[in-house]
Amino acid sequence: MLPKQKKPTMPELAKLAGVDVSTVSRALNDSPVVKTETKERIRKIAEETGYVMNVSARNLRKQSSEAIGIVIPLRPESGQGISDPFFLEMVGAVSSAASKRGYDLIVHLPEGEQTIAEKRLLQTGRADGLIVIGQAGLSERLNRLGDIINKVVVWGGSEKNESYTLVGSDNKAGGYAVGAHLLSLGKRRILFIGSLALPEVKLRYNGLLEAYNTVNLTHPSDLVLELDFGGQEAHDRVARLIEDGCKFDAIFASSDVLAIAALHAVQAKGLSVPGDVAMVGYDNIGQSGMIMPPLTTVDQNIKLGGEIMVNLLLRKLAGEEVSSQLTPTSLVVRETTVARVGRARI
Amino acid sequence: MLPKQKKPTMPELAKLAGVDVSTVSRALNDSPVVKTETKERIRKIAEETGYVMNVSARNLRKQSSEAIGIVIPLRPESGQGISDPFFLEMVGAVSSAASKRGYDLIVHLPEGEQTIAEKRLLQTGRADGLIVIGQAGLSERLNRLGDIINKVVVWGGSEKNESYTLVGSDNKAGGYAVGAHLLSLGKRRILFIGSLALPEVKLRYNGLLEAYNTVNLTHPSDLVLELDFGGQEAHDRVARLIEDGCKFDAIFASSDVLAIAALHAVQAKGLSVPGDVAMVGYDNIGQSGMIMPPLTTVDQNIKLGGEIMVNLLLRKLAGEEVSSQLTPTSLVVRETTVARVGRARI
DNA sequence: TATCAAAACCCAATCGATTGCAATTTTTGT
DNA sequence: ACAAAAATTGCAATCGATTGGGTTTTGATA
Repeated sequence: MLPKQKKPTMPELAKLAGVDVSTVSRALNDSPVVKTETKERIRKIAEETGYVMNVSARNLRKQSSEAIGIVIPLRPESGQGISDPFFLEMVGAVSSAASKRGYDLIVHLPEGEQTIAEKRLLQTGRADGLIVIGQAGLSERLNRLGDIINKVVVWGGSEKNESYTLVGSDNKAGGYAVGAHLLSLGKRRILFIGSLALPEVKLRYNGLLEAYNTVNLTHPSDLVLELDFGGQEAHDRVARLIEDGCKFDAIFASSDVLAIAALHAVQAKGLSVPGDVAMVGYDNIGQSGMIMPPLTTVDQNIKLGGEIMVNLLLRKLAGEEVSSQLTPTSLVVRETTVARVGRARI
Repeated sequence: MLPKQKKPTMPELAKLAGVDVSTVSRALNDSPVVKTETKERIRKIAEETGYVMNVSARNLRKQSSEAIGIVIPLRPESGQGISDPFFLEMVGAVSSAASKRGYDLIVHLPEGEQTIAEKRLLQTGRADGLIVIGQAGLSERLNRLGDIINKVVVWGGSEKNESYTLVGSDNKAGGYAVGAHLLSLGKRRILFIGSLALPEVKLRYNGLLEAYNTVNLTHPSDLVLELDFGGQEAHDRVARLIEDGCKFDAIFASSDVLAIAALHAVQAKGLSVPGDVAMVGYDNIGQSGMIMPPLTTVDQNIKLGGEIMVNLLLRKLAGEEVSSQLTPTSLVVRETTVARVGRARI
């Protein structure tokens, strides 16, 4: 590390290069009106002096921040806690997609019920746009974003006709694939676990119902276990169901975290998996392949999803008109095969 | 959402209030030199017009950004993948601690081997300081941070005498607690799983050794399973160990993710847990309580850790002299009791 | 060599807030 | 009631970069 007294600024580079700061600015921004050799001379000086541009100054002048915010509105009351690996993977995917385009990522994990204070991120000019992960109980609020609607992209499941730009995996196709898979294995009483209040989950459930329909069966309506508090609750309530004599030959959990919790409840009750009860999750988190037995699950292709969201957001910010988009999901059947399913537009 | 034409600026507020912008600025910053009623009048106007300050402008002038960066240098080659819930919990803890003090959090997940390009976050003025999570293979690099060393706080395990400010849970005490617990259960052949190249892990291992010493025993040197590739590898190698006839009556994994992987390998081999093999993890991630049997583990109190790191960082930024700090860990013995262990300074 | 367009560069205003210092008003002391 | 001290507020420079428009150079043409 060289001594490096202080960070040089553009005026200083200008002095060194014997040109005006405007020329330095244009040179560093590769403007075509600067002579090539001048550019190179200036760049070399910038290089040597270790010049780095002050982003606050640029942002102030250009009225933009080259940063996007990511908001993860975890419902504290919901069990979909922060420990669900799904979220970090999503942050990772978005972060990498953003930095690939030279954007920084500002994370915001709202606490409590705050209004969508995330809007501040935009209004203060800290972020140019916002990515919201999951509609978790605020889909109505999202529909009232008002003037910032064209700076926001949401990850989630499509409801009727949301007014905001939505990106999500094809939850219905995913649910259908799971249902078809289980039905083809001869399973008939599939217990669905999840919070139907969440659009993503509701769609997965609908996919399951459709799978039943396709083979002229109907899903037993008593086999839905609505949850609000995540893993621990899933574990306990599945155990209670079994104690109460509820019979099912498969479980379709709306997340791997729930599936793993349910899995252990089932095993604890002396039932075998997948013999007595087949088990399918959703998300394909790292651990789903490491547990015993390995979990069949649905991969949402988060990496791609993050990429698309950033893409769409930047295009929106550029004034382009964009439409919501679905990403493909794939059923990951452990130990056997992988089937790819639907892709479509919403 | 009101029509809200455009965002008002300070000069506009000044005009409305009939004062100079300097007065507005002071009023909004609660300067004591502004008369109270003037302050209130200005604030009311700001409120009504929905004024929000442009941070770029403030940052430019004040030469600060009110934001800190968090860097999570995952070693791609290491299995400690991004899916480890530990990291998100850490991001959450830091994010909440930061926002409590009005700071934003910029996440940076470096890809590949990049130099510590995160320095750019500082040099460009985007972030005032940096929090680095885990030394993952770059502890030497961290020791050469140079001029930015007083803007960085690292989470990890203490080596000999690192030059940077370090915050971490008391890994040695954690390891000791685990060892003491297992030994008190009569276990003697404890298999340690983890990558000793990571200071945190090394310290946990040392704690285990110390526990053995305390009861005048020594840890069988063949019972160390060094890993580089995380869960899947842990699963496979534990299985292989068993096949190869390696005998052990307990496993101490350096993370819950590894423990869960090992757990299933053990169970798959027909061994009972904790009857044949006791199993202890580290981190107390959400799932550790939901698996079967529930995992005894060590809680690092990440929430507190995040809080302390932000605290220390801000104090460093304020020019204060701070020293590294350990946070307490607690052994979480599932189904039984919870024992709190050590706290100290490094 | 004079003329003119194109190329390259410089000037100066601007983005929105902060802050030392000067100017003004209010309060206090006598 | 008047000067001095204290409390408020205004002026203007400043942070570091961008950019429209004007000026100087270059070089080609006649």
